[in-house]
Amino acid sequence: MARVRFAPSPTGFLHIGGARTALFNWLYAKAQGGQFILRIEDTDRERSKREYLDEILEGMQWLGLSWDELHKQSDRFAIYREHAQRLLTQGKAYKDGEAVILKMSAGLRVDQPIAGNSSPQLVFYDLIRDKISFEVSEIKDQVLIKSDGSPAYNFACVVDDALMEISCVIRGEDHISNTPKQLAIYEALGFKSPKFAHLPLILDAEGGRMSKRHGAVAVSEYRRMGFLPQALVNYLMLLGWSPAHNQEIVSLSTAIKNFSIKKINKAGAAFSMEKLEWINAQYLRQMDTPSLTKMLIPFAKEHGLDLENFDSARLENIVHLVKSRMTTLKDFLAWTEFIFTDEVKIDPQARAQYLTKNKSKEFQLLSQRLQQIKDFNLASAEETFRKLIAELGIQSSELVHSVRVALTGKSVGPGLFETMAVLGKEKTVQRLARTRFQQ
RNA sequence: GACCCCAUCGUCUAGCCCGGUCAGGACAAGAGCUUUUCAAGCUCUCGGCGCGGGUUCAAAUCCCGCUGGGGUCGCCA
Repeated sequence: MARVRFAPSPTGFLHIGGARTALFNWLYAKAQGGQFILRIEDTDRERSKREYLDEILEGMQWLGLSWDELHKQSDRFAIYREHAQRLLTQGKAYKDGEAVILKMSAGLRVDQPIAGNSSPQLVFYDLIRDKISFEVSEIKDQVLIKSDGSPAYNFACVVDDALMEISCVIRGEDHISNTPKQLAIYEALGFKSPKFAHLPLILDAEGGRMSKRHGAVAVSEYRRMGFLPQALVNYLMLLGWSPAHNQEIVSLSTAIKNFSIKKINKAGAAFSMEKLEWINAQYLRQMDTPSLTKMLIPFAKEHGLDLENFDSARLENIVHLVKSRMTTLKDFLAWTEFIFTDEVKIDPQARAQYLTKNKSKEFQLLSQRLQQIKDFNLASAEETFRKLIAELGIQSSELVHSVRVALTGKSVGPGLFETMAVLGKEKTVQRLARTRFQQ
């Protein structure tokens, strides 16, 4: 039975690197019909915070990475002490004040020296990197239990992985150097060690270390920015792994079918906001309008726009109109602001370009004609508009752009008549009549 | 500094294990089509095996070195 775990520490928010580690663990478990365990490594009482724990749990749920078991290391201190005591009794560990420290000589299993290398080596096999070796002299005695009675990271990790029967430890590359230390602990404890797989790290756009300075790192930030969880997950799985057949848009279920840990890359991958945005846009467009609308309502509310009582049929029309123009959910807010406001904010550049040449006469005429329409909709608005420009003997483009600016405040946007239909007769007529031209 | 890991278009990657097929796809960029604008969509273009040695009839692919990048060196996790 495949059992894997994701072991975040609630000393910070869930970041995208952690999310990807969780994702690969989850995929590995699902692909083998195994179990995915979430283990909270909260041994540091000082730095562990409840709010971070909640945020991690929420983030995992949002991403759709469900777990089969949830453990907290803070509930297991007695277990760690018991195993440390055993090593003490067996003479494999010694005390330094209150701390318990492992004698490395008691745990080290030294492999044959590699040809051409005189110093003894410790070798282990990584599922992604194959053979990894360390110089034994590099590995020092390790703290098992700290002076305050809490377990040290490597010790708690080994005890838990062994007791929880983790079959494969899939974690970030930054843990490679912990592996020989942990191997020594397994050996001393008499536990069988699991398989290991060390994932390449996610780098920032410049190829450097991921940090808050270089863009968003928290999963919750991506949610707030309007990314879909499926899109984030899809993007994350593409960082270091590639599904068959040159596919870029991959659902979790397809990923499970094609997942193979052997196919994970060894090299670090730079994070690309552009590609994430493209994937998000793809998901947005694939989504049917009613579902997207349903998703947009709570999102808008979080951003200060209450749409709960808005006519749902009309709202769906609006969503349909801007769907192909959205990269994130947040774009919906920007594109549709003119609909939900009484006073349009006119973009200064758009005004300068389209509302300087006086078209008061045309605007008044258009306003009056539109006012007279009984059944105001896309077709009737367009018909009225076209009839007017024919009468005036002008090109439609001479009026289209300035009317768009007057109605929406922007020089770009969906088709003008669709826009009118969605804005409604009253606001359309009013905004046209009130437009002032500045020379 | 020591130890460890890594290296294909600007970026993510396929190919590497089992050398031989114009090094394939995606994002970005550029051009065009479409068009009332902006998107979307479609078509095309640009662009890469880090360097140097081997091995071989033949190297992105195997070996060595160099360079470059990343990681770790806590009673943090």
